Amino acid sequence: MSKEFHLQSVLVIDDDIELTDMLSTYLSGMGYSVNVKNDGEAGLSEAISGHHYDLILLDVMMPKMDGFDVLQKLRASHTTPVLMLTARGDDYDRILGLELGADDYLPKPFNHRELVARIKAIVRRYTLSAAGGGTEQDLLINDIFLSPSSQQVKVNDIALELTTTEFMVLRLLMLNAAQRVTKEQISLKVLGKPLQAFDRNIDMHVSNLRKKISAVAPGDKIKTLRGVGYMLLRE
Amino acid sequence: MSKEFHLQSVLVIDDDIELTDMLSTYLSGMGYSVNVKNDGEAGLSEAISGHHYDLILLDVMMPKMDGFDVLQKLRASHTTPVLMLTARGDDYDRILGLELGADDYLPKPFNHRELVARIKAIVRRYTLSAAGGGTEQDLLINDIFLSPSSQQVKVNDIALELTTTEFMVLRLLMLNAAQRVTKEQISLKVLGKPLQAFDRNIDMHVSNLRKKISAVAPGDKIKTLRGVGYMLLRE
DNA sequence: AGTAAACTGTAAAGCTTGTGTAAAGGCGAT
DNA sequence: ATCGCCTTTACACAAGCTTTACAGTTTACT
Repeated sequence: MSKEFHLQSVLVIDDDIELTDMLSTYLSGMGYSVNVKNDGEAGLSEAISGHHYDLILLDVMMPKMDGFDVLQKLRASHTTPVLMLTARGDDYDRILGLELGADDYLPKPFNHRELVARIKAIVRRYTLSAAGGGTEQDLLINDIFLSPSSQQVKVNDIALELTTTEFMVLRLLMLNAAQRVTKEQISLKVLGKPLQAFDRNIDMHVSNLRKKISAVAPGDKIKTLRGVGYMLLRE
Repeated sequence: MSKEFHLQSVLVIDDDIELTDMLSTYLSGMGYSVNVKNDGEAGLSEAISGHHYDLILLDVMMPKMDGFDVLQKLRASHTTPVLMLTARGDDYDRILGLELGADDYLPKPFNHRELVARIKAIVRRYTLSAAGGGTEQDLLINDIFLSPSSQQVKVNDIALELTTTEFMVLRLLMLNAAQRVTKEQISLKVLGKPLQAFDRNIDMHVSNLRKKISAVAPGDKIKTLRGVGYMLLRE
């Protein structure tokens, strides 16, 4: 892979005709060559036997063969980057759990800006990881120990019971310890959707996080940056 | 400089004259330059061939070409943020189904507060992704250390508690150290609105800044340029 | 000079908006 | 149906932006 990786050819596999039409128009407009298949079976065979694709957009719910099956079969022989399109964040646990080899997922409904952001992220990742990204590291910051591999968090050696979302919020804050993290960023990276006008979601998750943390350790370790977001304090 | 982005130019596409008049008046009053087109066709061509717009307010139901068509055609070449205005109910399901391309939706009738909230949300989202977020450099001028990534300011190694607005004012002054910065500039870049007659806003923020800085370091580091603005001294 | 007008500094009141949190709602998984 | 958890709603509160007021200062003009 060269220094600059340019996306040229995209395969879209989704049974929603209206959606694939729009995607096709839009991505073509951006200069990509786009091919569309409207069910899993056709998609898979196109991906495998058709010409080379730089990226595959793959719907989860489809007739004949669902997205997970397609991905699994595809991965037997191909490493093509795959961006999964899921109906809402529900499937996220499954995606996380299965670790089938999707590069990212995008909950529907989504808008073009998100789509482009995800595509770019995948491309960036590919350019960076010739040698492949390592497994996610354990983090220890300010008495908080977080282990992605076991999905576990300990504060002063006391285990916390966190939900998946809380875990991801905390991890994001820890990865950016002592740096501001906007609500927008949290929403995008954790919930997979942009922050909306009267959206209190992130506030809630942070509130719950604080409650659980302060139950076992004194002092607020998460600082509020009013009008901006949050920040994990480093002492 | 010019990392900041502020909404300046808005295109409103809606066939309801009463509404567009109201919007026009209201948004102009907020300091935006507003252009109005009363049908889809005119709107699209203005959006494409007219000058650059920072945001488009787009009605769904319109003569000649409906909002969805406009959006789809627009998206072939432009990524301008779009806020769709929909008539309650009917369109809503449709929107949720094929949500691609719009940044947000606002059901009619709506009130000013909500409109502004949504516009702000879009702008914030847009500025973040455009500015890349965390790539702003740390600054060190005249004993003042300012770090955008942690939104923190230290003077002689003593941390200051600044509000976001104060932080931005200081940052602007530091970016233009030893150069004059007019109140107009500060108001526009920091508050996102033009300076008005008898507006003492900026004076207040500067005053508060001075108070906080001089509490930990002697001497006034901000010089007043009477009738013009302020300037950060460089020694 | 002397006076008026304009501008600035700052305290304090006023008001808007963001935030914390409890509680209800929703929705898929079990 | 029940559970878990994400999401939305509601409301009180606090932060901090904005306005007001007034005193002090500089500039303009006669």
